[in-house]
Amino acid sequence: VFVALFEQNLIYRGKRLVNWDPELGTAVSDLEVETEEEDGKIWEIRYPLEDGSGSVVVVTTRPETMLGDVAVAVNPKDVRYKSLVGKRAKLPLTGRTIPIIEDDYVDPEFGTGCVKITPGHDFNDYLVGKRHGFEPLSILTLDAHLNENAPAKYRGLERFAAREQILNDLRSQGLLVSEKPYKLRVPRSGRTGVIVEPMLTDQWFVKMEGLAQAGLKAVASGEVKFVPEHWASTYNQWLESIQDWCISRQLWWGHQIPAWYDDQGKIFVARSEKEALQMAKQKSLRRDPDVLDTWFSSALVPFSSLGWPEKTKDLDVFLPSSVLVTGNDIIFFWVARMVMMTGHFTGKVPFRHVYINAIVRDAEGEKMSKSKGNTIDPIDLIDGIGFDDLLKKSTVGLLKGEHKEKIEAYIRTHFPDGIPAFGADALRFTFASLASFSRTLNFDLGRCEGYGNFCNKLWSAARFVLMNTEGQDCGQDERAPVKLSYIDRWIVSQLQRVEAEVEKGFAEYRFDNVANAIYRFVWDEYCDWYVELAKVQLRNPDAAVQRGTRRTLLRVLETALRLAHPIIPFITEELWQKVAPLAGKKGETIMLAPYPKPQPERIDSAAERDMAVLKELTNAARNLRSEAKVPPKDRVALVVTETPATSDSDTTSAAVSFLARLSDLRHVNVLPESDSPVAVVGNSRLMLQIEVDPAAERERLKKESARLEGEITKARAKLGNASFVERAPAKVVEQERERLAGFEATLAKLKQQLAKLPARM
RNA sequence: GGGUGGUUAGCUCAGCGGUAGAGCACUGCUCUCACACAGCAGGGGCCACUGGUUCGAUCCCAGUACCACCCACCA
Repeated sequence: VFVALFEQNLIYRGKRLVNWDPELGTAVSDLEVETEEEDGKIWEIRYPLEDGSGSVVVVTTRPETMLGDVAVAVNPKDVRYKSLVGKRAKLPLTGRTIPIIEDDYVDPEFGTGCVKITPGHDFNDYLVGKRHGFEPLSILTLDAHLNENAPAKYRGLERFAAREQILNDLRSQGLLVSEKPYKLRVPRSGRTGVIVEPMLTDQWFVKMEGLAQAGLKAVASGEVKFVPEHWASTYNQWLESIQDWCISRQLWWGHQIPAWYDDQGKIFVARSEKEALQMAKQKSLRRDPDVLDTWFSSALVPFSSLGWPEKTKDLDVFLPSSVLVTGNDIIFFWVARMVMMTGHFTGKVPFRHVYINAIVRDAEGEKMSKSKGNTIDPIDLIDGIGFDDLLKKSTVGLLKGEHKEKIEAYIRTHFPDGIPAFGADALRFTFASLASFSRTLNFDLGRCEGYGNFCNKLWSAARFVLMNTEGQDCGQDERAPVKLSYIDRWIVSQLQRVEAEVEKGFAEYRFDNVANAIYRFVWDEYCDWYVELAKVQLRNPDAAVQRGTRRTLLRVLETALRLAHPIIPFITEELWQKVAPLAGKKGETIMLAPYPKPQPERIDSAAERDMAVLKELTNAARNLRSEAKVPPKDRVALVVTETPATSDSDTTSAAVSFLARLSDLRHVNVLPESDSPVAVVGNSRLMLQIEVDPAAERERLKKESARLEGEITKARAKLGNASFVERAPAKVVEQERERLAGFEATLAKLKQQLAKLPARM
C-alpha cells in the first residue's frame, strides 16, 4: 500500500512542522494531540527598534520561542503601526535584528496588535513565514532543550527552564512589560501527556484531498451508513477540512517504512531492499528507520486481513462486511481511514453499517478514566467485589497522588458495600437495555440489579415449568387430543408480537427495544399471567386441557429462551438444555438452534380480546380487595352483573376466582342492596361481598367519580370544539367519543352505587 | 469561532403530533405450594424556558438558558 501510494504521488516526504512528542521522541498526528484549556500566563515583551526611534511590544504565551523569531507582524490595516512597517527591531538577548512586516493573520484587537513570528515553533507563524519567504529557525533539540541556534547562555537548557531564565533576563533589562494570568489551550500528547512541540522535521505524509473526497462520497451515497445517523455529520465535517496525514513515527514498533536512502540522501521507495538496490544501482543503501502510524496499518485491516492483494474467496465473501461496531472516538482514527483506504485499493466500502455505541460514564456523569479512579471493571460487575478490594484496585498505580482522597470519597458514596455479583448475563442485559441512540449513558448500579433480578425470574419460571412437565404428558404426541383455551392461544399470540418486536429492534440496532420487549413478555405476560393461569388449567380434570397447558408452557418458554439467547447466553443455554427436549426440540446447543421468527397467522385477536376482559375483571377485583384492606389470605365472594362476554365464561370465571382469590364468583342480574365495595368494568358491575365502612366506601367512590369527571370535562371540551370535530381525522374523533361514552357510563354506575349508600356524613 | 448531542417521576433512561412510560428507589399489605432477587395494590411528572405552526404540541419550527462532547491557527 505504501509503495503504491508513493507511486501514485499520494505519499510524499517533506520537512514540515509537525506535532512532536519530546518524551517519546516521535512525531504524532494531529488527532493524537489533545488540546485543553489550562491556567497559564501571558507576557508582553518590548522589542526596541533598530534605529532607536522607539519600540514595539509583542504578546506571547511562550517567551522562550522568541529566540527563534524571524519577524514582528502587524495587521496591514492597523494605522497605529503603519510607520513602523519596513523598519527593523532588535531581538532582545540575541543581538539579531528582525523586520517588521504586515500580514492579515494579525488581529489588531488582540493584545498590542504586534505578533512575534516564530516559524520554527508555531503552526500559524510557519504559514506567515512561508508567505513572506522566511526560513524557519529551529531553536530546540528533539528532546526539547535549547540548541546551537540559541545564544550560548541558554544552550542545553530544558524548554521551561529556559523560559524562566529568559524572563529573568528580560525583566532585568526592563524589557518585560507585563505578566498576566491567562487561560491558554495547551496541546498535549495523547499518549504521554507531555506538551507537544511544533517541530521542523522530515516526515512522510499522505495527501488527503482525493481520498477524503472518496470517503465523503461513500457515506453521501448511502453505501456506508452510520447508526445513529447523526454521526455522519461528524465524519463529514472532519473529512471536509482534513489536512495531510503525517504517517511516520520515530518508534521501534510498527511496520517499517519501505524507503531507502543513498549517501546523497536520494530516496528509493521499493517493495524490498533488493528492489531498492536495483533501482539505485548501488551496493548498499540505508533504510528509513521510521515506522508507520499504527492507524495507517489499521486502515488496511478490512482487506489486508482477507488476503489482499490476492483475489481470494474471503475478499469476495466478506468485503464489504455488514457492520462495524465502535465508539465515536474512533470515527476519525479508524472508520474514516478504513473507508478511504479500502475504497482506494479495492473499489469497495469496508462495511455497510457503522454502529456507534454510547460512551459509558460514571454515576456522576463524568468520563471514566484511570487517573480519576472512576472506571468500572466489567469483571467486578460479573463476579462482585468488596469495598476494600474495590478501593485498592481504583487507587493503585495512580499517577497523581492528590486524587486519591477524591476517589475514595467517590467509591464511598457510590459503592459503600462494594459491588454485588450480578453475573455476565445481567451485565449484558443491562447494557443491551441501555443501548438506545443516546450518546452517553451514566452507569447506574440500580439498573444492573433490576436486570439481574430478571435472570432470576426467568430461572425460577423455568423451574416451575420443569416441575410441572418433567415425566408427564406434555402433548408431544400429535395424536393425543389437546384442548387449548383462549389463555393458551393468547400467550402464543403474544409470543408472535414479541418476536416481531425483537426482529424490528435488531434490524434497527435498537438493542434497548429488544431487551425491553423480551423483559416485558417474560415477566409481565408469561410469568405474571400465563404461569399463574397454567396453575388453574393444570388442575383441570380434563387430560386434554392439562396436555395443552404443558405443551404451551414448554413451547413458549423454549421459544423465549432462544429469543433471549443473544442477550443472555449463559442462563438461556443452561435452561434450554433441560427445556428443549421436553418441548420436542433436538439439538446440541441453543447456539445452533434456529432463531425464532414471528408467525403473524398465529396472532389471535379473539383470544387477545378475551384475555383483556379477564385481566380487567381480575384487576378490578384485586383493586377492590386491596382498597377494602382484605387480607391476602381471606377468600371472599364476588358478584358480577352482566359479565363482559368472553368466548369461554367457565375459563374466565375459574381464572378470575383464582387470581383474585375469590371464594365464589356469582353472576346476578341486580347487585344486592349492600354497602359492599363496587367497581365498574365496561357494562358490568363487580361487588365484593364484604362488610365495609360505608363512609370509606363513599370516599372511595367519590374519589373515583372525581377522576372520571375530570376526564369527562376534558373529553367534552375537546368534542365541543367545532374545529377539532371538523379537522381532526374521523378516527381520532370517534375514539374520543368512545372514551367519553365509556367514562360517562362508568360514572353513571358509580353514582347509582353512591346513591345506594346510606346518606350520612 | 464552527459543529453535534442532551434537558421527561428522587436516580438511570425510553417515548416524540391525539389518554405521559420502564427499571431502581418510595408507601401499604403479604414469606399464598416457580421466584421475598417475589406477589398484589398504590403514591409521584406545568415532559428546561419563550414564542410560532396546528383543531390539538412533551413531540414539529424558531429563539433563550444550562450541561456535555468534537473540531479549529487567536499570538
